[in-house]
Amino acid sequence: MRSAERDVVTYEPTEVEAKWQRRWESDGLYNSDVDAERPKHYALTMLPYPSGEFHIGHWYAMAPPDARARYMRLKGYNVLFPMGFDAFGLPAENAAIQRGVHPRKWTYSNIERMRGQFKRMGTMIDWRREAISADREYYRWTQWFFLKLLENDLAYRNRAAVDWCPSCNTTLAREQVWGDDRRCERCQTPVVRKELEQWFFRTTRFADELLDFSQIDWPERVQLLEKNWIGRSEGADVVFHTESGDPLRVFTTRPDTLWGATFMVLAPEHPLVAKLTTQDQARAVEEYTAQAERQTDIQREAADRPKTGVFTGAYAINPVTDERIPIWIADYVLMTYGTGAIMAVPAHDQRDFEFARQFDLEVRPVIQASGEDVPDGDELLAATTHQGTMVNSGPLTGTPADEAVTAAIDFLQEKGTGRGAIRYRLRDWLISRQRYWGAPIPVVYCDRCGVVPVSESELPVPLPDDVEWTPTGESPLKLHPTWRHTSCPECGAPAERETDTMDTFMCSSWYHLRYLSPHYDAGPFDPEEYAYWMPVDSYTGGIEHATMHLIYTRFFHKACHDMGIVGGTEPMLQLRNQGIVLGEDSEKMSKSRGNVVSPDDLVERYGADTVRSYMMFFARWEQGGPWNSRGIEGTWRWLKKIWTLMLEPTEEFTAEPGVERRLRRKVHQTLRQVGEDFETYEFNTIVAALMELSNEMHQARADGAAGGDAWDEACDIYLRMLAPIAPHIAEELWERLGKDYSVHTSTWPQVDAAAAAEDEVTLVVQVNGKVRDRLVVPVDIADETAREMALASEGALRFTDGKTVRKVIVVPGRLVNIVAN
RNA sequence: GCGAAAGUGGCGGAAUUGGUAGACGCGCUAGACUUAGGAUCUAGUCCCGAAAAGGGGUGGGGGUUCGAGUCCCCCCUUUCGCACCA
Repeated sequence: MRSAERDVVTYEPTEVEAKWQRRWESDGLYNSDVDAERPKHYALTMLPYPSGEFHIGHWYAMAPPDARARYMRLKGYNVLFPMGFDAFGLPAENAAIQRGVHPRKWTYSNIERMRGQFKRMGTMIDWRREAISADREYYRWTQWFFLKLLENDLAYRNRAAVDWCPSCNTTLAREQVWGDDRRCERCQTPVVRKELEQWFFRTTRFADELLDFSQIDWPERVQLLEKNWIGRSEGADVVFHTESGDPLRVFTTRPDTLWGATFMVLAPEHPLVAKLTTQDQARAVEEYTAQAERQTDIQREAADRPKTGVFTGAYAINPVTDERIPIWIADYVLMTYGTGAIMAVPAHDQRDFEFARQFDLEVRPVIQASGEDVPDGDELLAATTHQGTMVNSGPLTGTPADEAVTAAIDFLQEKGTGRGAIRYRLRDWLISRQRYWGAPIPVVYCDRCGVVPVSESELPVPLPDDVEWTPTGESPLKLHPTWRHTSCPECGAPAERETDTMDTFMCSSWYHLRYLSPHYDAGPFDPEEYAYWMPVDSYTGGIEHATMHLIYTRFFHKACHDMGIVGGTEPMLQLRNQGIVLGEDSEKMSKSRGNVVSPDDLVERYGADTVRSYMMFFARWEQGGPWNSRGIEGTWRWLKKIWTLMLEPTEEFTAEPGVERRLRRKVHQTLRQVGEDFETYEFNTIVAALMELSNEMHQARADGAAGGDAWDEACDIYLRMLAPIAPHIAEELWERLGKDYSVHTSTWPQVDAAAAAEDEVTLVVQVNGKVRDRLVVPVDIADETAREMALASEGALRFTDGKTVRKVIVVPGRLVNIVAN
C-alpha cells in the first residue's frame, strides 16, 4: 500500500514547506529558553533594516548562519538564534517625504512583510524574542543608555566643525563620511562642514581597548580595517614657543629629528594664527585662510597636489636648538589631527620636503646613512627615511637612529619641553542627528540649570507622531508646536527639550542584549538571561560594518562594562563575514541596472529548501560572487533526487557485503566532513559532500543495497545532515520514513571511525616526481613493502630502466617517489 | 602613495595545509526514454595527441625541495580599505 503510494508522490516544495512551517510554529519548535542543564550557543546575524523587501543578499546573510545554528542545535547546544529590525533611520523619513506615508506606518508594514519572508525561509528564529528598535519599549532603554553614558562622562556636548550632509539634512559621524571626496555614506552627496553644538560619545577613550583583539576570534581583515581606522601613532608632544611667548604644541612621531626642524606649519584654522600673524602678512594669511575654508568644503584634494601655504611673519623657537624658525600656515596640516600644528623636518619627511622646496626653506639632514656622507640639504632630491646615525643633533649626535626616538623623548622630558605621547586617528562618535525618525536624546535645556538629563523614571521621551517632516536642516521635532516645551526636571521652570535624535547606530549597538528579554521593563535586559546567553558565540554579517557598527558595539559594551552594567568585556566572541552576491553581470545588484535577483520568485519556483541550499553551495560564503540563474537548477535537481532516492519502492536486497561496506564508509566520511565544515563556515563543501554521498547512495541502490541495514543507516544519517540545510524536505522525508518527529530535535550522529576508515588506498608511484603508476594496496601497508611494490611496478620499471635508483622516498600509505638517473 | 586580500578548466569552485590538481555543480557533447520537453536517465568533458603511449598545465619569471596550486624572492593583474594622520 504504502510503497504504491510512494511511487506516485512527487516532490512539491510549496506544500511540504507550508505544512512544516505551520507545524513548527504551532509547536514552538524553535523557542529557546534558559536551561542551565545544557550548554548554550548564541548565534547572531546582523539585524536588517526594514527596507521593505528581502533581496537575495538577505538570504545569503541569513540562510547559511541559520543552517549553522541548526547544526549546533543538533550537536546538543541550547541555541539562541534571534532576529529583529533596525527600524529607525532615514529611508523611512525619505519615504514619508516622497509618498506622504508616516515613517512609522512605512516601517512597521515593511517589518510585517519581511517577517513573513523570514518565515518562508524556514529559519529557526525564536520570534518571541524579536526586538524592534523603534518600539517605545526598546528606545526607552536606548535613551537610558544615553543617560548612563552622560552620567559617567562618556557623553558630552561640544561645539565643533562637523560633517553635514546637505541632502539628508543632518550631521554625520566621521565613519559615515566615505571616500576621498568625502561623500555621505547614504546618499553620496558631498558633505560640508558646519559649526554646530552636538552630542558626542567618548569612543577615543577606548581606542587601546578596541585595538586589543586578543580575546576574540575576528577575521584578520576586520582587525586590520579597524586598526587602520583607529590609527594609533606613537611619538611625542613637544612644546615650541612663539617669539612672543605663546606655547605652540606639536605632535610628532619623529622626535629624533627635532634638530632638523627648520620651520613650523599650522593648519589655517589654528586658533593662534590670527594672533601671531604680523601686520604685513595679515592680508596674505587672511586670503589663504578664506580659500582653505572654502576648500575644506569640497575637500583638500589629493596628496600629490603641489604644496601651498603662506608665511605668517612670525617665528618660533626650536626648543632643542634655540634657533629662530619661521611659522607658516598650509592646508596640508589638518586641524583635526594631532594639535593642528607641526614641526617641519624637510630632510626626513617628504611632505615637509616638498613644502620647503616650494618656498625655499632650509633642508637640514640629521641622519647619516651608514657608509655614506652626510648629504647636503640643498642637493637632496627627496626626503630620506633610511636608518643610520644621528648627526647635527646636539646630545643625540652619534646615536644609532633606531635608539634615537627614545633618546629624544628622554631628553625632552628632562628638559621639560615635551613627553612621549600617543595619538589616534579615531574621533569621538558624533551621535546627534537633526532628523525625526530616531530615538530622542533625553535631555532638557533650562535657562537656569543648563543641560539637565531627563530622569530615568520619565523615560521614554516619546517620539510624537504628529510632525511635519519637510526637511529644513532643523530637526522636525523643533518645528513641532508643543513637543519641545517642557519643564526643567530640576527646578520646574519652563525649559526646552533637545530636538535632535540619536544616530541609529546607537540603537544597533545593544540589540543583541535586548533580544535576551525584549519585553523586560526593569532594565535594558534581564540579568538572568544575560548570565546564561552572553556573550554572542557566533556573529555574522557584512564586512562593510567593520569601521562603523562593529567599532560602536564593542565601544558600547566596553563602556557598559566599565559602568557596571554588563559583566563581560567583549560582546561577540567570534565574527565571520559573508561576501556579496553580485548580479549575473558581475556588477553590484541595483534596480537601475536591472540585475536584481528576487528571492521570492526563486522560492515560488524552487521552494525555500533549494534556495537555502544554493545560498550555501554557489560560492565560498566568505567571498560571495556573481549570481548564476542556471546554477540553482543543479541544487534543485539534487533535492529532487534525494526525494526519489529515499521514497522509491525498495527492491529486493541483493547487495554484496562490499557494497554495504563501501556505503557505510562514504556515509561516515561525509558525516565527518560535514561536521568539520560547519565548524569552519565552509558551507559550499558541505553541500558538495552531500551531493557526493547521494551519488554514492544512488550507486548502492543500483547494487541492491536498499532495504539493508547500511541503507537504512545511510538514509537516517543523511536526513540529519540535511536537516540544517534544507529543513522542510528533511522533516518530510523523516516522517515518510516513519521516524519520530522532529528531525530537528534529534541528535547529530556520531562518526563511526572504523566504518569511515579506508581499508585500501591508492599508492602513487612517482619516478623523479612524476606519477608513473598507481597501486591499490592495503591501508596499513608497511613502508618497506610499499617501497618494494613501487620499485617492481610496471610504471616505475618503464622509467627506471637503464638508470640507477639513487633514493626512494616513502610517504606512508600515500606515495612512493623513486629518484633515479 | 600606504596597507590588505586574491589570481586554478568555458563558468562557480575543490584540493587531507608540502604528496594523485580540477571534488561537487553549471554549461557543453553523445546516447536512451518520451507526442513533446528547458523533464528524467546513461556516458563523456583541463589542453596537445585519432587512440594508446607520452607531453604540457594552477597570472609571469626565478628559487628551496625527492616532490610546489600550497613555502621564499621579483614582476604583472584584479578587488577592497585608508588617503597630505605629522
